[in-house]
Amino acid sequence: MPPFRAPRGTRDLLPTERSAFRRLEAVAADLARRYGYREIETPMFEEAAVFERGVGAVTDVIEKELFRIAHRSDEGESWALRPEPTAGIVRAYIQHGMQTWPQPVKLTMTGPMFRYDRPQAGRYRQFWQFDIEAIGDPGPAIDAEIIELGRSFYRLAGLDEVEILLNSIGDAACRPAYIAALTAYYAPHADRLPAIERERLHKNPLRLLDSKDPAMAELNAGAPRITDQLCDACQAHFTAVRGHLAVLGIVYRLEPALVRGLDYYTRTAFEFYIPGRQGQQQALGGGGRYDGLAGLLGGRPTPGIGFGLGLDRIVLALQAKGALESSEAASVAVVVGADPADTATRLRVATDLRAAGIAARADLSRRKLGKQLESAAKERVHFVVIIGDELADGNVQLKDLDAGSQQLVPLADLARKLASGDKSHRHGVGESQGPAGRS
RNA sequence: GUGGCCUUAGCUCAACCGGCAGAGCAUCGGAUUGUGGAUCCGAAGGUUACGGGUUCGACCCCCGUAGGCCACCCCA
Repeated sequence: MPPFRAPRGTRDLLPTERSAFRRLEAVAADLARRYGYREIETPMFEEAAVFERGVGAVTDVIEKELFRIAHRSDEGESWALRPEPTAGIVRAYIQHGMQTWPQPVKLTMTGPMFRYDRPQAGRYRQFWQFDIEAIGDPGPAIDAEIIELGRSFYRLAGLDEVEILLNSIGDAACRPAYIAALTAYYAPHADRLPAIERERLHKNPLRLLDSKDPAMAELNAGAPRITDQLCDACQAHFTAVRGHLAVLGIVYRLEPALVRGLDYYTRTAFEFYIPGRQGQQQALGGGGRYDGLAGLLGGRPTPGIGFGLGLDRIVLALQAKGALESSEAASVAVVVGADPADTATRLRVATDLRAAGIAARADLSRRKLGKQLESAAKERVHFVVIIGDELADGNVQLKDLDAGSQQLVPLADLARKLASGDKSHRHGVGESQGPAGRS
């Protein structure tokens, strides 16, 4: 056994898997650009207080999942690896005075997040998110646009079956009253509740609604619904969001039990998920409105809305569908040689090809020609350049491995020939895991 | 953080009741000194996750640890 392994909950993205991520990132970047979002990059760690105040000190994400890093000279402060992107981006919005930019400020970021929870398939301590934030627009039209953006991303990624859950969780004006009503509803039954539900009653009453305990089903059915108790402003906002979604033809399911786990959410809450899958995590991404966040972080009250979509879970879902199959040659051409010892000429020819813009690698082994061809064939390269005695007349053999044909080509024409016969531009979102199989 | 299942070569898996650790794939070499993925032959690859215990003897039984997975908590 190797003495060192990737830390628990982390993993190496091997080249084939990394290329699937790369393509998702490219889809995300292009889509965000088309909607007018500009890329931002915030640090992977922040003062822990950014998350404690932004995300909420009593949430699971902070209480038990935050990766803390002590300062070198520990003076009671600590940094923390970002568990989600929004708090850091809003911190940057405030720090750089983005309220003086044209509003809303539309930002996107894709990168790793960190949560110290117990790993499972699709749940990692380091995971990747595609994030979108529109700060400074109270909605409701932008809410619908962002949900539509998320749906477009999944479609482009190859997951047409992704469904949307929608809810409104009110705001500071109506949520406290609703929580009080909910607590009052369950309180008389408190002693008969399962232990975990009793704890929720105190700690996070909204969670009672989506209990997985069948014994709770009857009680939950009669519970008050937040969407029936929204204040007028939240109700009007929610109605307008739904109206805009209808115009866009977005199909979604109202889910009154949808509660976002972070404190900063207000009003619109949504989630993208894949129905009917066992194991792994069905939630592929989620987001919502956070009109109170900027204030919590010391800025002027500023509305905002955004989402974070988990790339790891998308790749997992694509793998489960067998949708990552496709082949891609590592290079357009491999330069091999009849003289096993003459690596210098092969290197020189390959170097000239690259300078001309052709993807080419030289076989720098000292193996005989047959072995060099064998390797090239296993790589599924399309063209092989064979260096041999013909070089004395300025010629090389250009072999098309797919067709099995071969022609004598002047070295001077080689790059042009390869450029015209380029077969490298055919790929999907991913590729197979290589000859050995899966990761 | 709670409970459960699992861990044998790079990968997928065998190994009877506790009795000599194996195969396929992949890798490398040969058959084939200037022509490829097939075929045949061969080689290399193991502290049976790690650490203890029981036993004449442990991949196998027991304890602990680590990692993976499943269900929760929660979430992407």
